Amino acid sequence: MLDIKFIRDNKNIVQEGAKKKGVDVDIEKLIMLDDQRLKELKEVEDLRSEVNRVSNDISRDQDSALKIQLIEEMRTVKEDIKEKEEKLRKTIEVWQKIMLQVPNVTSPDVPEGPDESGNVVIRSWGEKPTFDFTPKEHCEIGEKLRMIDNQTAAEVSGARFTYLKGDLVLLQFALLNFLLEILTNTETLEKIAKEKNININPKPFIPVIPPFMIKPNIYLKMARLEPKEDKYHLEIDDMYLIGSAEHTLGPMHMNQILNEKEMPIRYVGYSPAFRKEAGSYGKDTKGILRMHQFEKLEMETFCLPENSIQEQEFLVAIQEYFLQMIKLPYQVVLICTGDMGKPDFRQIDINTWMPGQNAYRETHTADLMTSFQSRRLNTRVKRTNGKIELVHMNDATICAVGRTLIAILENYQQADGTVKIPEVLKKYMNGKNFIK
RNA sequence: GGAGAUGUGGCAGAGUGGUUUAAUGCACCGGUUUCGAAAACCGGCAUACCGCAAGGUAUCGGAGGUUCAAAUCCUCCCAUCUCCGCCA
Repeated sequence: MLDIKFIRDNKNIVQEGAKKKGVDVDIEKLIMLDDQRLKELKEVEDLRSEVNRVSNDISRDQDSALKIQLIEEMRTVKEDIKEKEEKLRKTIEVWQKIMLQVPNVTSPDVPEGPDESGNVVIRSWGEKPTFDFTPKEHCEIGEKLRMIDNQTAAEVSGARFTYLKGDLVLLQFALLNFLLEILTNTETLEKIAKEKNININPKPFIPVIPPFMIKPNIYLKMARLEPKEDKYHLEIDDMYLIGSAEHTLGPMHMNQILNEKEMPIRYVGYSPAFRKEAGSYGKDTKGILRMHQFEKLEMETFCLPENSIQEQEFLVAIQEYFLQMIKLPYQVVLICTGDMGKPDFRQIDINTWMPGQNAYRETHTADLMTSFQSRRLNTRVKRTNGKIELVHMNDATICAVGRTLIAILENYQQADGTVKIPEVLKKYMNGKNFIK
């Protein structure tokens, strides 16, 4: 949610920004509604003020006849208040609905575009591997190795579920161990920042296993409840299954005032992500690219407003460091206005090369939300000068495990159907060289 | 799931219907003093919204209600603690 004052002061920027993101919202109408809200608020407050003042008089007054008269008068004023409050409540209801629709403004360097066709590749890394045979898709490799079983999962749970087995499971935990080591090591993080020339406090990440379910009102504050069609909802308990660890990591400091000295605060959360994938029927049906349930390691950070851009650069640098360490070719993509999320100020994705698909596919995303989420979550920081302001929040994938496994399977596949294990992961897999 | 207790500013902790505009202490900020610091003393110090300002409104876990007036009384909900039950 944006600040209504900011919207009032920058109505053209906000209106333009919404249009660029393809969000249909009438800012002029919102401001007119806000005028009405303020007018009605003033009326209610003036009446309340009168009641407060007279009530004070009543308590001091010794004359009981006058007392009775004043009490009688206040009774009618109270009815007036009730009526005006109801009017105000209705106005606020409409006002809030529109407020929730207003998207975050975007960083000046974000390209303008209608959809993913407007995204811009800002850099690439790594050589695509060459094969002296036709590279297979991950599902074929996985099925042959008896490590990916969608067939049985379909019977047990339906389409877009899988049984992951054997060395692929070990590989999953190898990735997690490898990454947790990086993210909790100050020296490694300092090195990553230095290499990319990012001036930032290399404070380590705190590992978290967050709740996998969330209440609707908290989901709303995270600006992630919509689209509801993509969420699993437990009706009886009115709870949602999270679509990302971000959803329950973000509210960890809800209604708190943090201290400037403890900033930045960085978490790395491990959780499954549950997605209905509504609207993607028939898309990516093979293998484990698009699942109803997949595990993910997610970075969520809280920082001072003036540091949030560098913080996002830092998170992307960590993502790149990871892909370089396991030697997977990738592209860094600046997401355009039409393809980015409503809460985003800037979104950077990383697409990793997948030879079996003959394409770069999305494996990472880094979202800078500025204060869009913290305003509703009420997560603030007390500056050393005593001032209190909203924190900025960043969220970024460090490893969507399923898709990373795909990339490893397809990039490291051998002619005989076995898969080489990336050098840095061997020590987490009993020193093995191959998956077979 | 059952029983009991508790929930007040950054923290601790008074406050059971009307001078409470939420006492007091700690922490924090500014000042006096000092070569400098500590101590002492003086002052400041919750948040949001409205207002050019003076000032006003709201907030004592949350949502409703009673009353001219609610931190205080009533209802429901939530969280924490203790005990019991169930359970990995």
